[in-house]
Amino acid sequence: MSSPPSQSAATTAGGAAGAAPAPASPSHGKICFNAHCKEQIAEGSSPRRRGWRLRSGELAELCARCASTYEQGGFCDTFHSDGDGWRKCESCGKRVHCGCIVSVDTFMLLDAGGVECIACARKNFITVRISQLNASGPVPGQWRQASNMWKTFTQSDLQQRLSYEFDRPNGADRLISGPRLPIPSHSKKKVEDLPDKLSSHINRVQLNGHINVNNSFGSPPVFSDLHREERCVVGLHDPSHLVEETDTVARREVGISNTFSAPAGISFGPLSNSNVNTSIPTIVKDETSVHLVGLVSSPPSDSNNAGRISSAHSLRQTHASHLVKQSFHNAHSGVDSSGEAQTQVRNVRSRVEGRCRNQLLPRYWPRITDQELQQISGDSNSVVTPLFEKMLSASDAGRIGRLVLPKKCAEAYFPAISQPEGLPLKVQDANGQEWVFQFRFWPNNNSRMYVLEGVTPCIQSMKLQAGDTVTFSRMDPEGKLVMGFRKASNVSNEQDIQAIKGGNGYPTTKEVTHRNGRSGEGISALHSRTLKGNSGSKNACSKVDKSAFIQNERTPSKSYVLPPKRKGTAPGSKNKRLRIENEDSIELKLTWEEAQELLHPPPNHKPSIVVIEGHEFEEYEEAPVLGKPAAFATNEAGHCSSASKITISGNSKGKGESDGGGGAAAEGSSEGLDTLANLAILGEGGESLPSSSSSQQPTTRHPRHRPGCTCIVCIQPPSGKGPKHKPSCQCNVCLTVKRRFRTLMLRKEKRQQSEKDGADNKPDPPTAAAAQKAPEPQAAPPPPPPPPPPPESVQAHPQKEEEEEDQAGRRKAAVPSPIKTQIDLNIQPDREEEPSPVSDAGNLMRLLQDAAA
DNA sequence: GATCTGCATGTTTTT
DNA sequence: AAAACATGCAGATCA
Repeated sequence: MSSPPSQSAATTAGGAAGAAPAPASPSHGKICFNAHCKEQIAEGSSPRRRGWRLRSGELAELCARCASTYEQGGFCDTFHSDGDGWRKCESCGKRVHCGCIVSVDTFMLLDAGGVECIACARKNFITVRISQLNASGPVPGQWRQASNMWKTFTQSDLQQRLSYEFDRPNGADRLISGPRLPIPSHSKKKVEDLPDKLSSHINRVQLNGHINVNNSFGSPPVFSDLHREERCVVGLHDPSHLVEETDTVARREVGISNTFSAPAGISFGPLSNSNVNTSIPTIVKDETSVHLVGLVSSPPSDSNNAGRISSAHSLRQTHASHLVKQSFHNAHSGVDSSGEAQTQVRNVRSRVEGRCRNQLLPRYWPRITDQELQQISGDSNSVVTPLFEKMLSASDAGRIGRLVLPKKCAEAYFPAISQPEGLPLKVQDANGQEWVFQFRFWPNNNSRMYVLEGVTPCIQSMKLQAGDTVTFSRMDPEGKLVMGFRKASNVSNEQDIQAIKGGNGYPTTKEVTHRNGRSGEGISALHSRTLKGNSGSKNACSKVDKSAFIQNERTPSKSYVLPPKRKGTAPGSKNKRLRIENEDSIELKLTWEEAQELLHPPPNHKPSIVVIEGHEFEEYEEAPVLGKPAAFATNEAGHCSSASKITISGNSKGKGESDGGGGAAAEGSSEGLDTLANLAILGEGGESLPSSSSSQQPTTRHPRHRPGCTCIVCIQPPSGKGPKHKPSCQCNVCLTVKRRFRTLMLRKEKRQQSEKDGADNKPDPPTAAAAQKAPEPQAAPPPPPPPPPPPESVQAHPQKEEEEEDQAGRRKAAVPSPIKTQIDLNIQPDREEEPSPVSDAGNLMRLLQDAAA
């Protein structure tokens, strides 16, 4: 961060008049700051007469005469009467100057066009708003509205929203603005591209776009404070947002129809209601009520009222002015000094970006609700300012206990750290509990990666998981950092409610559900739409839908939803790794469906049928038995039976009694689920699972096989491992394989013979034949070498097993089932290494020959 | 062997 | 192309 230059920024009061200000430093005050005056101010003259706040944060120092004029509200009348920017108040007809920093808070842009003097504006709007608030208190809808509008506002207006952590001398109006908000990238345009005049006017509009709502602190701030503050930052805001492109986007989102049609620098189009109402959602509590705190423009002539209204933007401005002590002489001079303006803006930026206090990505914009704010602020008189939020990634929510902080957010809102070790950061959670995290960074690609370490306990206490959102707020005046959270499901509910209430442009849940046909997706689509609106991204829907669906799978709540994020930033969309996981989950979900057929009621229990979303599910009072129906059989050998089943219950002890699988069924639930997952994978891809040769644990490769099992599968080494069997090998495996091949070939011969007999002239359709034979290769002979084992336990009762296989094969042929074709408990783990059918036949023949020999 | 720590890497988003 | 960020990974440390 560069150190502030000694030369103060000086903001001109001659914006409309086009006169360059006196370059005198107000702090030294040798010359009246009024460009039209330039009267010498005697050193040490007391009391000092001050005017508006400059962007440097200092106050314009005026000579007595100008100061008096200024304080009486006649500054523009006196000095800018010939300048541009004069309009008439739509209500009282009073002449209002709209074109300079001095008059910046004396008027309000109207929704319908035109302007109102601040007195009328306050009368007509603010008081109504206040009365509404006071009458009803902050209801969620109101707050949300404010939030939404605020969002809109930021999208259209605020680039250089700077922090404003300045102290009011007496705390009279310790009102805070919202966070320093960035504009979405899509809305950005190089500041340098803008004419300075437009810039200043746009900024003017921005300033007036903020309307206060209320401030509960009785003691009004000294007018001059507010007044000067509101002048100090004009021109800091990146005006580019209001350039067509930006504005169009932002307005489109919220249905704003007004446009800035005014000639650059002079007059202004109406500001939308949304904009006008937009305020940073800040909550202020007093003894009796909670108030929204927004912004205000306080006219010089209305200091009392001004005192009752806070000015978020002024706060920001002040902060900015603290940060920026560059020279702003010409920023609003109206002089076409674009180059200088550029420099100024750049200076602002460079200084500000020293801590990256701007340009947060939209996905980090806090979307905190009033309830959350209330919860955070509790009963205190504190003012809670949402800073940013972040959706927890898998690694954030994981056990590693490191929460990756968005760089800009970290740099903007957390203490500056120069050492990677960082510093401990005390954070209070929504319950008032305090945590100490280590705020630090890692060097990363010539940059930094900020993390909050030690968050696991906090995350766990909040029961957060990936996809949930943590919010960071600041509680003033203590300056305490507050960490809130939002479960993903909550968001949807609230937003849906709001959407249903209407008026914010969001689709209702119903609509979305209808559109997507699935509630979970629908809600996510809601977000995706929001995101789309934000980013203009195209594919948000599908991606987010998917992840949301997955979340839905995970979460009991049907309304699981992802917080609004840009396209691809939701878990499962932004991150490919996560996405892959989620896609896996989807696959698992599918296999769960398929696995329905693998679930069987425990013996002596009848399942009850539950209908969920039109789908029938069997509900078991006891843990169901997992197994493939076709594979059920009695195990007479006492081991490794095809009838082995897996119970899902961890408590179940061989609930699948009849299988005789012994301890097989006594697997823990996790094992059962693992097995199910493995089955799913097998079923999906027909791939073999990674082999596990551990004899201590039941292998997942052969779920049906148990430790000690000596079946042909279990004694077979993992694919590619172990010695090859010679053709003359007389081991059990080889003998079994040969015997089975013999049987199979005989059966095949027999079948062919019968077919010949039955349909002599009919050529055998290859497909039909293949279909008929389809089951057999699966259960039958793998190709050598080494002869892959037949999956069944053929050692003890080979003949019987073969018959069972045969029957099973016929069943498969008769009842095509994805499960039966995809998930085969008898699947051969190394089947993927099977040679092609052609070579298969050759191998078969060779085997047969071997066997015959 | 589990966990912690610091960094590296790959992917996605932004400029 | 650069920046941001999620997460993998290897070495260190601990139980």
